[in-house]
Amino acid sequence: MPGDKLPSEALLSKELHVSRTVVREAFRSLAAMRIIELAVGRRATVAQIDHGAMSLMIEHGVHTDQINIQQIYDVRRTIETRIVTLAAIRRSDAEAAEILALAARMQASIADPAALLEHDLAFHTALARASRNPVYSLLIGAFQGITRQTWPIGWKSRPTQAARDLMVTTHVDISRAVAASDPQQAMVLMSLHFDESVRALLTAGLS
Amino acid sequence: MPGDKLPSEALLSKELHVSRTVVREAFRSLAAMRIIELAVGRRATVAQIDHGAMSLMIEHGVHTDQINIQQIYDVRRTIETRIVTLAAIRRSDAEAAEILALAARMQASIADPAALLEHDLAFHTALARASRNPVYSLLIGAFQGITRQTWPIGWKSRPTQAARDLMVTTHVDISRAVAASDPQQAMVLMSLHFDESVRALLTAGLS
DNA sequence: CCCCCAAACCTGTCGGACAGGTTTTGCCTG
DNA sequence: CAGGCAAAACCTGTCCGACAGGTTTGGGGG
Repeated sequence: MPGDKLPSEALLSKELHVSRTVVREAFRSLAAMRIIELAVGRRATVAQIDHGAMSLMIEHGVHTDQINIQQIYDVRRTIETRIVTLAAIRRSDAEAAEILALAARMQASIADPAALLEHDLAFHTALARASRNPVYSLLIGAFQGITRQTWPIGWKSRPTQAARDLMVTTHVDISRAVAASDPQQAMVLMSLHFDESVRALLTAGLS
Repeated sequence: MPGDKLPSEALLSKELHVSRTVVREAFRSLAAMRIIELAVGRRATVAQIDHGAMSLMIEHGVHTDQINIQQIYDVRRTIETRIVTLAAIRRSDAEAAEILALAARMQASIADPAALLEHDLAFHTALARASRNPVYSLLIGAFQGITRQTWPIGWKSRPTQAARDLMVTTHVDISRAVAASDPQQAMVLMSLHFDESVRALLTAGLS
């Protein structure tokens, strides 16, 4: 279970009849995938699932032209429409409040792209959490790294105030639908949001 | 780009003023995430995206009770309904033939669970490939490891010949809808397949 | 011009060493 | 007996040197 300790490097190397070097490299490999956690002086422990490694893998795919942004958005659209449906059904009252608050913060920081981006990411992360399926949280997290890099492109391709308002208002509407426990409405709004986002990215000329 | 060579360990350790040990462990970490590829005598190379690492992460999540099978199936259902829609639209004739053939093989090996499982996995992998979105292939691959472990449970909970026939027939029907370029029909059938699969797993008492 | 072989290069593994950091132990005090 | 404290034991991170194979390269001979 997460938190459980693994045998020390010295012990493992003796039991398996290999050098500590080999054990260390094996531990490193597991740590890279966030299956275990390493710390100085302390024994290795079983780790909680984390999107860090997955995020790097996705970024690698994009940076080496094996994946393009359109494809990422198609996947995000697919899972986020499901996430918002589940969130509208399963969200606790605290989660509803958090999601409403994050949408409000987006609206408040519409003039500050950097802050807006972070609130946007936090909004979608909160929705994923409210879906009560950790796999969705994991996947949303995995796409966060690359989203952070490409989001400004989409924002710049919404040059008019109206387009920018629409983007933020849609998030507010989604949050209200989730708070109102209206999965159908929430899903439709999320679809619209992604339709619009993909259009914006296409306008920006992203392959 | 994939295939490009990285500097040798010795060179990097000299340039970065660290020991070769440190460079090696860094390389190991990247290799664990399949970002680079290591081989004896050869220099490290940039790797192609691969689901191996992601598969291990998912399995870790399941084995440590951080993710359950229902949640995996909800995600698979969500992305596979999208995959089959895209596949029906984008599949090449060769891909259509392959998908039809794999469904036929499933039907032929209905009495051999081990073979049936492998053909089932190959079927869904082929569909993902036909969707022309490598991220879907990546995710389907990531779930393959855990599916291989839980598939027999679902199969055993379909004790009647009729239930087993239905499962295989649905795959055949899906392959025909994809071959006929009927995304709507393919999507509905895939939904039915997952409805039925989740029901089977619930019957088996999977949390 | 092509082929083959030796040299140079490179990775995988080993052993030993030591600087810090953490956990355990055992003693001492109240 | 309980609690706290300091030393000892333990552990990881990093370094160095060495060597067994595997791979690449370059030169010489045909």
